[in-house]
Amino acid sequence: MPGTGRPTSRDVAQEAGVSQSTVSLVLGGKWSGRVSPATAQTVREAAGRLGYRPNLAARSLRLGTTRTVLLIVPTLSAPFFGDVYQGAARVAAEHGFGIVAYPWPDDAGPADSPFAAPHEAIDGILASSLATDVASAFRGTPVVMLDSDPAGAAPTVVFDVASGMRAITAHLAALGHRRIGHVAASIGQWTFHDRGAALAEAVRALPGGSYVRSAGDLEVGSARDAAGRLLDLPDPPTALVCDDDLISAGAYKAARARGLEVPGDLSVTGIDDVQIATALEPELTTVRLPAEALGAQGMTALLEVLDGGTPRPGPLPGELVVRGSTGPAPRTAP
Amino acid sequence: MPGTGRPTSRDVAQEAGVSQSTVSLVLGGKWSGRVSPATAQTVREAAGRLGYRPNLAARSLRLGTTRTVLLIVPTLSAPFFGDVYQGAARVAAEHGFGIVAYPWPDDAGPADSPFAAPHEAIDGILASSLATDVASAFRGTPVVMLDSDPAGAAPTVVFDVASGMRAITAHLAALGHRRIGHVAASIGQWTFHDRGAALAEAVRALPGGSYVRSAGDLEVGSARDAAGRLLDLPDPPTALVCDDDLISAGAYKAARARGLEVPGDLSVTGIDDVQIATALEPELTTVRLPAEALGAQGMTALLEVLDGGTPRPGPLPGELVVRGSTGPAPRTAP
DNA sequence: TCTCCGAAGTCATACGTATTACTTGTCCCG
DNA sequence: CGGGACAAGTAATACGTATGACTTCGGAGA
Repeated sequence: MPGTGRPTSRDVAQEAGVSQSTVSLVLGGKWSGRVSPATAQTVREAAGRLGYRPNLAARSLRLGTTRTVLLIVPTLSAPFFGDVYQGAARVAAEHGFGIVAYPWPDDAGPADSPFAAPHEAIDGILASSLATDVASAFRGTPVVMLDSDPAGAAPTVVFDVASGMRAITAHLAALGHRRIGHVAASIGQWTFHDRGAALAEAVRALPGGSYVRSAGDLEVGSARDAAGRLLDLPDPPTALVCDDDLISAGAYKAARARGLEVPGDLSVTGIDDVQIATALEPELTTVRLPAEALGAQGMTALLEVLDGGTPRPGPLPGELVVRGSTGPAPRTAP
Repeated sequence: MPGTGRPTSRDVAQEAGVSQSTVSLVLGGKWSGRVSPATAQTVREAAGRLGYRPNLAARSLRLGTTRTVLLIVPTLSAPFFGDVYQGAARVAAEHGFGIVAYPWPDDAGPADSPFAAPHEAIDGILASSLATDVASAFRGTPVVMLDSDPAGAAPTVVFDVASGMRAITAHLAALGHRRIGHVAASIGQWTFHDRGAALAEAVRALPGGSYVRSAGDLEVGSARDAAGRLLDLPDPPTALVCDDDLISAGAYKAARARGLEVPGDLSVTGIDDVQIATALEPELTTVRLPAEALGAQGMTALLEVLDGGTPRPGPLPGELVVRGSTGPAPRTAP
């Protein structure tokens, strides 16, 4: 049903007593030399009076561009991605771009029917943590990956998790910990795989350091069980490094269920530094991943791609935040 | 820059040896009577060969519709809204609609420039928890409000928080609690105001019931201080009802800082039942708000509005989830 | 044999915008 | 006083799609 009664640029033109082209010239901003200030003022007033807003579909059709970027996230249910969005949106706004978020769970892709999904009216994609499918499903659309395997074809912004893991290891080592357990996320994402590899390497580089590992889902109950398996070992670790703040919550539970105090009997660390880190008791020692910067860097890179460039963004360092969940290693094994 | 090389329906037509109209007729689905099965097959094959995807801008311009709905949420950093999204998306998909999420923080609106924000290419809006501004900023676009003041002009889907508060009160009363503290969110949103009013009424209806209240921001530290003010009263409450699960985390901290055990010395409840509720120790007794249903009902209502109707959705009841944070009231005041 | 009808397509057009090519009028300078 | 440069604005057009109006053609009924 075309013509919903919304005013068009032609209506504005009529109201202002000029031609449609003039309205477009005025409201377009550029072309300042081609229309007199007086006329421009008249047009702007007419537009305001009518409450004119340009039809985006028409503009997109004409320009072949939407100035909109799609941010694909695995879920909207994780606080982390709010910051990613903020960072991307900030940079985007500086360049007249907008961002819409699209949660893409692991299953169905949009490439099923010959008809497009509504989120295809975009110029580019920022894809967080979905390794390969995105690029192929949106073939032809520029993509920048966030915190994903940098070996892929698309430009990728990654966290320097390795340095974060080294920082955690150094912190724990300074407290006297040598036997360190890793509670991993069993998701097959690059970023988690990388965390595990970096931690194992850092711990083994430690004099007398030993590394044990157990994996669970990214969910409190499963994380509790995974942590419990480490604590039930004959020679249990004195510190648990968790792949994610939420996993740490599970580690706390496993510890308390066995009568262990955190951090007196067991030190625990997380990664991310989201809200839950300060909601826990004791508050969590963790590595703060700069999610806002991830979004911002990603958007910057995407703008570069849209300009025809091939950016090679550097890794973003994490920052160790020491709170109450880490303490000196106990003298005797519990 | 029009013509990015993407195939158009005209290209498909040429490839298939038919006219552009025929391509449109075939791919449109309806009009089955107007084209022979053989031709339709040819067209579909050509489209597949070329990887044709319709230009959404052109379609929107032609149809005056985008089949896309904007979901406005206060933040992407709160897990609650992920479920809202899922519910809305499920119903939307059944009707060929798509949904994009747009986090709208409290400040800047999109109505600044005469030029539209990219998220205006939509047919309707689901707005969560932003009372008035949305409707005015998007004047002319159908809006359905979620969990907001039902006194507004737009159709509104609300939670029945009153019944949830009554359930909490009954639960606490059965455990012997009479003096009940309310740790409120100081945000001026309808839903929180309503929670407070409902709780106060329920508690005062209790024989011997007394209600005290303190407010803080929706943030752990502030919530801890607010809860602390109640615990430091001469005659402190034996149970704290929190406006939100996150606030409960603050209440835990305030209690432990004063040497109080949860639930031995103090019972605590939340509202929402998000992830943090089970991450806390003890796990939180709370009222589960059906966020998925909120999104689904909202989308259903919005579809009705788009059809010219004026839906009057009923309130969605919450469900009391009893976990470990509530217990019998202590005999003597701590 | 002539007419009429349905099937199978094609033609033409409009949606609202941005921009290029053109027109008109004014002023300045030789 | 003539002409050209420039300012200020207008006319025309294309972007890609969906669809109502039209065309063509083979066959069936009179």
